Amino acid sequence: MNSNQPEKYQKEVLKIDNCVKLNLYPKPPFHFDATVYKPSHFPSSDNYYEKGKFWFTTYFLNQPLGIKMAKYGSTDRPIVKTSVYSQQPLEDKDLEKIINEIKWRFDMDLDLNRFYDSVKNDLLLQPILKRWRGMRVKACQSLYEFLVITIVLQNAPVRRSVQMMENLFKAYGYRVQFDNKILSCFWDPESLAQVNEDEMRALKLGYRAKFLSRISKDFADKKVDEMAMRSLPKDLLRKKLLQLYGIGPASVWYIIFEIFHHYDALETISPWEQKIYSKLLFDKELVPKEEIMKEVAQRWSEWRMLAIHYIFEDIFWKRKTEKVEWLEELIRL
DNA sequence: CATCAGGGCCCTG
DNA sequence: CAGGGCCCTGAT
Repeated sequence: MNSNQPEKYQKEVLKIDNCVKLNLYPKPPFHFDATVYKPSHFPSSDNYYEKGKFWFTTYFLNQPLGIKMAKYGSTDRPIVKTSVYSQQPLEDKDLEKIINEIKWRFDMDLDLNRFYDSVKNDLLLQPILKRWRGMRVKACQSLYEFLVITIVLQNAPVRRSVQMMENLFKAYGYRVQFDNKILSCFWDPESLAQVNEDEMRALKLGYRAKFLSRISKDFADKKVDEMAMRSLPKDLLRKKLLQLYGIGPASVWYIIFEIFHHYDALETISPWEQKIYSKLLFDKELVPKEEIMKEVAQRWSEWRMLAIHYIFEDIFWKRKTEKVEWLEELIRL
């Protein structure tokens, strides 16, 4: 593999032409668009969405992969036409791992009816659930890739996070072409572990360079086992994630929810989120964090974060088609 | 021109 | 457990 390392981004575009096509059958109901695309997330060149279609890349099994997913069938009889692109032909066992990984990352096996049953009398949620019935949490990135994202999010306005992310892709990522799309793809942790911090700082990452460096080293040294972490109970998982240098209380809950699918993962509310929740849940300017926490725990218990996810994405979808004045003021671009 | 907060975290006392 | 320092940017 190493002798055959693909060329990096700045040198040339890497064509990954080997393609395997197959159908995936998520547990219904499955809302394709609202699952694959999250309007609240900042845009990033490793994925591309258009109605009914989604392209993304990920560094998985020691290689850059390109995945295309297309909606087929309906919410109640969902079929996802999936194409897996790689540089070399995939062995059966690797293909199987990739398929299982895609199912996991888009949470295709979750039985949403358990959630819907438990909130069927909730008046606030009902119209939202109706609009987005079948939506799941998704992460098209691996744990390592998502850690990078949470780090560039820290203490920065959205615009700057985007800039940092794209600078990283340019310097260290791949540029891959598949299905007539050219997208960025994350690097492997080993390669970033060897980059010195000052070089990274030149990409305007500031003090975050140190975080990325330390975390990449941990992954290069196989100190983090994402697969094993998937079966850990939430408190143990939290403890392990907090041991990562640069990952603190604000980042950890995003990771536990989006990467590890704990649907009750809500322990920290940042000031800008507090304002949004206050408006959406209470129709007030500012409600104390403890009060918000208490209310959602009471109301949605083990589904509280998934419920909030529905409410949150709903307003960001709305923002795409009409102006939501109060929201614009809260999300600093 | 300077100052400052921003979608946090680490480290120190 | 509180508070200073940290990278960079654009707003004031």
